[in-house]
Amino acid sequence: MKIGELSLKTGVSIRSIRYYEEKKLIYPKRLENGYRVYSEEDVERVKAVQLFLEYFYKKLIFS
DNA sequence: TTTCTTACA
DNA sequence: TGTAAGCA
Repeated sequence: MKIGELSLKTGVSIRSIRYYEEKKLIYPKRLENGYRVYSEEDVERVKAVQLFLEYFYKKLIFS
């Protein structure tokens, strides 16, 4: 799937998805035209990042 | 239309 | 993180 789909599927902004790649949290493949292609594994990893952030911010606020 | 990269009040 | 610009 392309970035637009992943964004809708996870609720994470396109901007953030690209940032996660920069941080090496996901490794999407590239099409001939340069478009990023995400696998189900990438979907799970993006979701995992959300879970971590939720935990991180809550801990930050209530500790 | 959608995505890509780069840059910025 | 969002948005704008100029391409493909």
